[in-house]
Amino acid sequence: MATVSNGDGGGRPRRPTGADVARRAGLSRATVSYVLNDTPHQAIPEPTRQRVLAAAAELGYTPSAAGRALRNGHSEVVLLLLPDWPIGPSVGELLESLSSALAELGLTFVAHPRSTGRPVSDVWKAITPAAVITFEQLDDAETTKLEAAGVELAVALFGGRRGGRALDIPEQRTGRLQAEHLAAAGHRRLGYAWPDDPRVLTFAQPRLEGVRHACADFGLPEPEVVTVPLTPEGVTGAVRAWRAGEPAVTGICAYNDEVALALLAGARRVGVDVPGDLAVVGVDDIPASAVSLPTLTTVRADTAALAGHIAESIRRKLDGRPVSRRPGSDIHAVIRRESA
Amino acid sequence: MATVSNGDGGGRPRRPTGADVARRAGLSRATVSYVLNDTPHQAIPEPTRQRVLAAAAELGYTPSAAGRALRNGHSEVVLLLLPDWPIGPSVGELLESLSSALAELGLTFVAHPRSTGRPVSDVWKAITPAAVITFEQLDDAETTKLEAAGVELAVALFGGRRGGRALDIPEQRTGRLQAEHLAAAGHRRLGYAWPDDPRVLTFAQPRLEGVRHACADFGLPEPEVVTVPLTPEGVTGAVRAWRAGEPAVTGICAYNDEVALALLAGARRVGVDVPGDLAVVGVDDIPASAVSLPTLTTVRADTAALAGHIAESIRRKLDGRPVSRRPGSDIHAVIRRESA
DNA sequence: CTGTTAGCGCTTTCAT
DNA sequence: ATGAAAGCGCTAACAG
Repeated sequence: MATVSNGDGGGRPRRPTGADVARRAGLSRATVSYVLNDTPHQAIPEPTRQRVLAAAAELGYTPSAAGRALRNGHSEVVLLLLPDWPIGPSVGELLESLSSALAELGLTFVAHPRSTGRPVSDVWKAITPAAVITFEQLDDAETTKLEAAGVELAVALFGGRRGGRALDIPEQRTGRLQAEHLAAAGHRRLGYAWPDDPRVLTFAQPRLEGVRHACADFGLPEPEVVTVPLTPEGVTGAVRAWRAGEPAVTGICAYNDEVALALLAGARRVGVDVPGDLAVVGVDDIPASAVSLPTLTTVRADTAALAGHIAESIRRKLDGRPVSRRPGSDIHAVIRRESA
Repeated sequence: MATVSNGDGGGRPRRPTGADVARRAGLSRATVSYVLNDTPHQAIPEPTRQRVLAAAAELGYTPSAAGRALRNGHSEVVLLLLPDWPIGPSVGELLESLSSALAELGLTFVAHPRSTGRPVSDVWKAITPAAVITFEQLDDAETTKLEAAGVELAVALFGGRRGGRALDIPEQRTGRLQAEHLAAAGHRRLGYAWPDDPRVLTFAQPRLEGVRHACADFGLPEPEVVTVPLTPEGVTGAVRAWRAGEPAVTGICAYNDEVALALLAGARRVGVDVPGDLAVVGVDDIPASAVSLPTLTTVRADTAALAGHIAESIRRKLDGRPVSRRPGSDIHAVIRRESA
């Protein structure tokens, strides 16, 4: 009966498999599998359970992801497709929170930056994730291809235009909070600093919408929207445009902190005082906003809460449980600093 | 002979497998595999090759990553472990470049943000990547665990202290270029703006070292190192400290653009003119540096070249080919703007 | 040159 | 309550 030795005798010690655990516990692979997965509708007496658990622990057993993926048709990985616009600290923070939140629920989080060259579909073929997260909605065509590739679930974080496939993070709130803050401070004529990058349209649009609604609610005129190219000339031009208004714009809601900080520099270049002549509110609360001159008033999202909601939604959908659609509305808050 | 139908008859159409291709081409699975993988030392006559390729194309066959991973012991994925400090635009850019460069070589790139909660080892167990990239060197303990888990290769980008396992991106160069630029502009007394975050030590150290060496080469005294907390008080304190020197420091090499931009604000707060009284040079060339007041002179890395080098190194190591250790030295360059 | 075949580690009927 | 065994899709050693 010269069967294969366990690696102790010869080559480098193999990683223990489910079969090893079964052998050690004096049980079958099936039983081991049942125990380790808490398979529903399988009654396992406590002593047996313990035997398996002990054997697994002693051997340092960890299930093979590849084996599982092959069997189940997908891995335990959640894949986030990064947007094609340059990512900054706020996205970085979101990634970190998502990673933690999903880990909590037994899912491994990874992010993939869209690579010029290969099509995205290659990515999920190489990962076969349980779920794919995108910032913006995927084409219907791509979505079906995704499902055909074995991916159970595709979620878009923002821009829940059509169907119901988006998580619908409330971006409008940020715009509304900016405008409310300025209105409460007595500003009667607001400007919106629109980003000079078509790729972020999906975010800019709802934020501006939020500002619009808030203006309406406060009886203020429509916000003066100006596109702000991120160059010295671009920002000074924008500031001049607002100042030239009749009456002049005195409060700016910026698309995000990056734009807002640029405006701060631009204002100074043309001799406009912030917040004296012009108040500025950003979005994101990136680290730089706490050390600028003046420091930047901004709207911050509770990334951890957001990530928790996303992770939970994904878990539930994967388990076929119902999902509560919208995250709580209190995840955004104004950070009051010097600029407004 | 009522064998299983191909899905055409019943449920949703299965993804085609290698067996399907073989059947369609009237060949065996083995031959298909040989053709599709260009297996070395397997002579395949052209007509056969074409038959296989045609069948695969018609069926829209794509290999199952899970099957392959199970068989090979690892996937075709390269996993980057993100550092635990907050990531900004420069890391974002690197990710994008890496993704493209690796895709070019047939590898799928993903990044994992260290999650509080689960240990990192869970990540590569869930992915079984072909290679793992880290920013800083991994413990020897973790490296062996990695290899035990089936990962062929671990590469650290920076801080090639011990052994030889690091790619050794030349961070010293950035510091050297900063200092050279300032020295060439006539500054005789330099300061170094040290980051107030212990987690980035691995980067700050070599950069400062580069500044030191450059100072020595130019016959300048040692740079005046001041830690710069990213708060309004922190930055004003730092600026005051340099100005109080005897003789006063007139040129600052900042750890990165984030610190440099903060210093710009700090200088203005205490009435110090940049670059008149104090010149500042950053590192990274983040977008904000092009719109600050003054705009920031900084050292930029050619991320694409860097990523190309890294990708190539990984490919070679995975293939067992020799690796040229250091990237070209011309990947860093000073971007001259208003601040120095 | 091409085909047969044995697994990689896992889950899950179906029997017992 | 537990076990035997099939099979997910792929590669490579071995025959022919």
